Amino acid sequence: MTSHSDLLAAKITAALVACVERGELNCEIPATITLERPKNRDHGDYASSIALQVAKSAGRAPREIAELLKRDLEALAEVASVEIAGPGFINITLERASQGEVVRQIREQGENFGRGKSLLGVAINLEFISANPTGPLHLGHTRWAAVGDALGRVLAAAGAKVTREFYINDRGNQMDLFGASVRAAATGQPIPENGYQGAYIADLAKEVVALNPEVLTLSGDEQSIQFRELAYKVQLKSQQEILETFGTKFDVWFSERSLHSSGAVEHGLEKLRSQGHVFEQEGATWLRTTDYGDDKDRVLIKSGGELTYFASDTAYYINKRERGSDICIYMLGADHHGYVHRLKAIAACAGDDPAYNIEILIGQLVKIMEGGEEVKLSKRAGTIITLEDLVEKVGVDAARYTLIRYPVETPMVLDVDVLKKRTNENPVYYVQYAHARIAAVLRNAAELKVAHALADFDPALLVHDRENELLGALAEYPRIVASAAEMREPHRIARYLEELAGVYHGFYADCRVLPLGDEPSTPTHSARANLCAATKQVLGNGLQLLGVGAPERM
RNA sequence: GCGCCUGUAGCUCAGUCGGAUAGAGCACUCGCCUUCUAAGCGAGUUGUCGCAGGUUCGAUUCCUGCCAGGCGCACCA
Repeated sequence: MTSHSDLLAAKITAALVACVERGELNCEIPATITLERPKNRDHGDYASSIALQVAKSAGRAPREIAELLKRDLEALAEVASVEIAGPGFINITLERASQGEVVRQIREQGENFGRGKSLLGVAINLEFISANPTGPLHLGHTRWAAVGDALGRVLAAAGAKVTREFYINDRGNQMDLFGASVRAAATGQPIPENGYQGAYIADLAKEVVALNPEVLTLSGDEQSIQFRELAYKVQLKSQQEILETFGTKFDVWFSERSLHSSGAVEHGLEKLRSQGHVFEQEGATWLRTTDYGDDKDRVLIKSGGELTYFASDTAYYINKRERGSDICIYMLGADHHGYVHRLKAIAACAGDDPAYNIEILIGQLVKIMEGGEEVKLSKRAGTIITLEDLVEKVGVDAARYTLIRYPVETPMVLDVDVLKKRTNENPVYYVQYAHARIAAVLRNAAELKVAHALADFDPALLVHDRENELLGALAEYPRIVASAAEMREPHRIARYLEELAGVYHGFYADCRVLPLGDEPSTPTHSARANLCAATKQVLGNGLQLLGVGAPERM
């Protein structure tokens, strides 16, 4: 079943082709047809500026071209009227009954309504958060925990095979420093220079000792190693637990160490060597990333023989691709944007297409306000806000929703006080309230014996402007999902849901759904109840893509 | 110095491939609950789309330069 926008776009293309074939027009046929829903209701249900676009190549006035297309479009059964406006816009108004058919589609497809095939057959590896297991997840990770998870759901809804992956940076100096810090805290020694300072280190130390008292009997390096390993386990588990309660799930927790122990690093190096981008200089082994837009070449093996973190990155990328991912998406914080060129270069050096096989999304940093003041974050002073803190303050739904509703390139300010409010300032409640409100109406419908099965639905009875507006908004949903997936922008789902909820609230205010008092139930009541059910379905589907709850009662 | 991101209403921010009179919430003023959830609806007010050029039927959107803010430029992890 195709939507009206798809249908109209196809018909416009067909009409253009027909005009060209008849010799009425001589122009290039655009690959995609611009079809938008006008902001102004007077401009019809759909509008196209196609005549303006092809006017130049056709060498004809836009309005003349629009007239040619108008004839073909008017002949369609779904179309009520076609108007030509302004410089050559084509405004299309649909037959009301035809527009109402979307309710049938939604109710038949249920939770599958909105799912598409634009990414069918594409395997996508989505890597996000990837924190060091040396501390709690903080605000920066939290944005990705919400957005990354939502993007995974959106990509899957577009048909992609998605692998969500968390890369555990469990190797290197930072881990040793972490172990030494925990050990120092446990044994009453001062925290080492550049060590980890937060209060959580002391808590970790206590927990490690409580679980493994024998660690205190060890000495020297062995004790350091044991503290590192035991604290690593505890910290990783706690990250996993909080992500679980946050509703963010990973398919793969990938350990950096495992890259080394499995031989993946050597394998990656061989692959890069075979592609001819590896060279030796000053005793070190380098990857010539400057061949592909990086501003300097990068060291893989230091002159001392140690492998760099960058070497792990190359191996990890190659490993992801060999595990079957077509596209590797990296979600990084703005403080890592300097990595974009070198990551792209890794793909190119491995013989891949950096424009297709690898994508890097940069998320700007998140600030937090409380009591009208910015909370300054400092690891050293221990004033970091963790994912757990945020959830405790505002709850999972409000936190997730707010983090997702902004494009990631927008630096955002989370206002904790606003997130606690239950007003329009806090849009998650606005959307959830619409869903709960419909649930209440449908409960009442059942009680009042208003038939609202699909069999009782007559689309021709939905003739009110508010009904029309709501139907139009519902029909948009599949396009929104498809564009959110294509553009990797899950915030579009949230913005759409706010729009849809607003349209529903307006409908609800003007159109009585259920019979009043002793009134008998009419087919119009049934039609409206069906419209409500369809709206509830779409709100629920959208919230599900965001990982936010769709409550039946509030 | 080089690179990336941002600059839209008093505040927080949307704005799809360049489209018609640039939007939403908050704030402010005023209406709407003896019947489906008022966590709602309606009306009013709010703009040098950072600045200056360019591209064209048309620019908040694309290009160039500048201004302002944030971030980054390791044989660190």
